[in-house]
Amino acid sequence: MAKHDPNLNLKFAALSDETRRAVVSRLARGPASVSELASAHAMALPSFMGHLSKLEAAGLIETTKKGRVRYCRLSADGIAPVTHWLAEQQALWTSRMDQFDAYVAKIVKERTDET
Amino acid sequence: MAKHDPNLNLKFAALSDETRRAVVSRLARGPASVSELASAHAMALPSFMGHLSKLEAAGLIETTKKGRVRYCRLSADGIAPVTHWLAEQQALWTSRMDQFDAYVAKIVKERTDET
DNA sequence: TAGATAGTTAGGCAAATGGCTAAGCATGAT
DNA sequence: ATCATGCTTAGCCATTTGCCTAACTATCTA
Repeated sequence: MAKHDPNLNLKFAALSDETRRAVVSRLARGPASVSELASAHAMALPSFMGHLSKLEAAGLIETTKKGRVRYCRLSADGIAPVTHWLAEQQALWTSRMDQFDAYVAKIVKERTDET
Repeated sequence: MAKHDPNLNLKFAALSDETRRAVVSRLARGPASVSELASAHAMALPSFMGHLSKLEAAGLIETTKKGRVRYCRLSADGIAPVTHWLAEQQALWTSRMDQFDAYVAKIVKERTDET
């Protein structure tokens, strides 16, 4: 993955709203139709549809139309780049703490050998 | 953690920009001064400072002033709520896949017993 | 065919965002 | 005291965001 993946912008931005995160959580439990998803949110349908559009543009969900009903489901691996990026930072951070721990252990040993 | 944590909005929003993610990655390797951080980004200093403000408001970094230099470092556990929320969704999704796997295994067994 | 349901499109509004320049303040160096 | 460095504040601009209502289209039901 490129160091600066513009899609990461979209994914984090898509998740920066509690309504959209609620949709992701709901879909983590299984697919649902737009009406079903919308019924849990007190907002106008076009506004809610706007949220779904952002999630889809970010690659986090997929939608399909069957007759007059649009079904939504999480995209397989849609969230993976987000999780990967966070794991990278965690690894960098942990590596630093490991170095710090090693440094402290070294200092302690030096003090112990002095006595 | 509340189901809808407004701070999660701020954290995801703070990470929805590649400049701010670059800052987080840099700080994962150790603290740095504002000038040091800014030197890696082609933008006016006040604009860059705006990014640091958003990261700080989101609780992802902490800054301290020593003389005329402002130092930045990652907040311990600042990113934890983001990681936790993602882990929750992963668990929900995985739980669904487990149910699906169990269902498939049951179907396969039924077909096998028929022969 | 008419009515109901599910979603889509268009336009609007206030607030937020991400950048800029200019000017200024605080601190350190000479 | 003056100059340099590091940051801070203020105001501006274009774009995006998150919501709204109104009107419309597509599909299903009776």
